[in-house]
Amino acid sequence: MAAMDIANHLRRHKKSLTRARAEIWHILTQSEKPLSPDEIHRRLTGHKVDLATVYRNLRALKDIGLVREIDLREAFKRYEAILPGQHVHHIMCQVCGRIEKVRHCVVQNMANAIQKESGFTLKDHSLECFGICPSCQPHKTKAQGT
Amino acid sequence: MAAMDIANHLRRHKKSLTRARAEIWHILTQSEKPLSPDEIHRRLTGHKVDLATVYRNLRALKDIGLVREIDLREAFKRYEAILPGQHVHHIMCQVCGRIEKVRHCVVQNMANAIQKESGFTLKDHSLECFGICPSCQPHKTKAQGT
DNA sequence: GCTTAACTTGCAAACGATTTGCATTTTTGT
DNA sequence: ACAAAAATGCAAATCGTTTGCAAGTTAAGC
Repeated sequence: MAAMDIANHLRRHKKSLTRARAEIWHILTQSEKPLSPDEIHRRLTGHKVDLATVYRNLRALKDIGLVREIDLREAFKRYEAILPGQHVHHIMCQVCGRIEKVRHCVVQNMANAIQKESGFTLKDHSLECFGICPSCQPHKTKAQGT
Repeated sequence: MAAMDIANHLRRHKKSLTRARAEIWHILTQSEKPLSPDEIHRRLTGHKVDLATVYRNLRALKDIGLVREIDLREAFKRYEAILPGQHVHHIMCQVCGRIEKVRHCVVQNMANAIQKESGFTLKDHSLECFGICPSCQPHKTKAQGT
């Protein structure tokens, strides 16, 4: 989604391009990982924006397909900008919490199999991975606690 | 996990096999779809069990690997018994909410690719699908609202 | 079976993320 | 610039989930 298009996209859905909206969108497009509403709120630098407004805008952006909501088994949801031609999943380190993108998506390959098995028409899916990042790999020379 | 084993499994983790625990486990193993804490609570028929106890037990069972927590983009989490040799995902109908199992898991096939791409050691993943079930398929002969 | 320590429960209160009501301000289309 | 529509700040409300604590239940050894 080119920056210019967001205004049109919003207009098509009878939504205004407000200062808060633009700033939130900018923050999301700049971030390399999905952010929580609170993180986004803390990154807002311009005029004061209420946290409730952040929530309202995230929902609005999600509803019109500009933003994706992600559940990484935390107490809150994370949000990320949906960029054109980009199908991304995530992997989070169970030790340090680091979050990385996974561009490899097998779900598309198995879509037919899933549709055949379930009889459903597949519209969307969530795929989040959890593991241990390179920096947190246990050393083989030293015992690790559980 | 055979019904008999649950007691041992609990004991190994210094947990008691209480009446509430047994009943919750039974409800979960009988259900063909993951249940919310509230649904489980409402299905408890024996002596009175507090909702807080249901939550505490679901967490305990999850912590020792007997139960899996599932996020289907609802306001709450769902829980299901982890049965031996069963790797299951789910697909939920975006129209009627019906939930079915998907035994086809491609993630295992792509595990190597994901590990290679991210450098992470893959430990776990969430894969939930959303679509439209057979009964809710739009009819081609009649227009459908959005 | 009895006893005690450990674990669990009910109850009510607390929490934390998210939502909402409403009066006011900003944005939009003309 | 204007009126109508949409968005915002603020505070209060929601709602799923968690927690403190006193009382009840279960486990393990005798």
